[in-house]
Amino acid sequence: MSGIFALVDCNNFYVSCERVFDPKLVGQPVVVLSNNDGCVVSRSNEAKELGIKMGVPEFEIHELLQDRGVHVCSSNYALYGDMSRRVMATLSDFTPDVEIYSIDEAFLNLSGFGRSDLSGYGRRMKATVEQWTGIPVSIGIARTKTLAKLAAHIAKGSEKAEGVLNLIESLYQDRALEHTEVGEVWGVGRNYARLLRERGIQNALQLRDADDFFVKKHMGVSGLKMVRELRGISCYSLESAPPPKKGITVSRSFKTAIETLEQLEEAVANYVSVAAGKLRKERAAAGALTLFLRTNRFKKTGVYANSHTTDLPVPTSDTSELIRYAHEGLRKIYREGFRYKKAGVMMHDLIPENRIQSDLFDRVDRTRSGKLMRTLDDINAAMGPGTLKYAATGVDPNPRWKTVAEKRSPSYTTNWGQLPEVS
DNA sequence: TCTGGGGTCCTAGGACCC
DNA sequence: TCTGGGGTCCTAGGACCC
Repeated sequence: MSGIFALVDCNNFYVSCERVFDPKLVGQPVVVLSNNDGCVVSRSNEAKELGIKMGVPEFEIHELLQDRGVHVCSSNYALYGDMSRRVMATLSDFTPDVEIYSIDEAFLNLSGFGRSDLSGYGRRMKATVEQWTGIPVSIGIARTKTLAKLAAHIAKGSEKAEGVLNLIESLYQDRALEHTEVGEVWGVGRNYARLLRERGIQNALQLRDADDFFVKKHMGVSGLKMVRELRGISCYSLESAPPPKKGITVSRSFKTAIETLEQLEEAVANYVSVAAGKLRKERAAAGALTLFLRTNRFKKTGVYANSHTTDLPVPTSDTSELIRYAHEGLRKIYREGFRYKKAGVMMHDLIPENRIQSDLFDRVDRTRSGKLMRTLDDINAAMGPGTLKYAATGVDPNPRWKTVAEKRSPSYTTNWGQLPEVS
């Protein structure tokens, strides 16, 4: 008995979240920008029709945005995270077998539902999610994850599908593959798409029927799995419990370059605080820490990029200890006279916190530090992030390194002080 | 002038060992 | 002049994803 997968994909997710709380945006061209209002990361259909591409820098289309009256939002990740939880919770009411694949996508295992009326079931899910959360979704149903992805992609673009496409036992399956450009297939990025087109493989049907030896040679075992999935042979199962993280990174670009060690130290202390909090949420400790910084990656002159990795004597998730190591690393690679545009910190060699083994010469009181971190996390969870923080993270409410979001929507769902007012 | 952030997996090649 | 053959581990880089 082979499985049945559904992929539920939120349409234009960030834009759709903004529209839930500002219905004036419905039917209008809308874009959401990345940190520092840098690049387009989400577009409404109307914005796509204006030719606005994913990932373009805002400054390149500034005039177009103004001339065409495009509504521009800074990104509001607290809002999107909260909306995502609501969508996922709604899906969980339909089946317990949910894999949260990303902030705006989930795979569902529908194997237990027979084959009777999967499309109808999909349409009910779609209607319920929209009714309960306000977020429009597209749903693809198929024998493998890769085919479900492909089906959802077609469902999104087709009027006739009305947002749900079931490819199981579908006479339409070959035509669906034929009408899907090879670059749209899950696992085919820019480089593979170019290579495949050069070899005359233009669409998903041709890729499905490609020679195994050729695929293995140029795209490795993942390529082979992908092709088998297109053939209806499932190679990827549903992962309902997320596997433990292997690394945690926190990094930011600065809107305007910063030059002094002091400012970098402050920025880095903030990134470490966030990363350490994520570590503790994972119930993990880091065995190594990498600090990195760089100048503007789009400039040819005044270039400097470097990183420094510290192997920690004892794995830890203690904020102040990690800040110390990060600052040591920073001082080792900092060079005066450069205009820094980005810095960040990576935690790796993660282990579960209950498997920490302290060494003979460890001078840190780990029981005490663990208690302190729990207290800090509890207070910040109750009173809001940043209520309690380390002096090294700075006191200036608007430091040079802080990300800019000129057009941020209020935190409607997560901040009591910013609930929408009824007038 | 202005260009995001955070992940995973696979592979090739070098170091090292017996 | 001749100069083994595997195996494992690690790392860097490339590909992909959202």
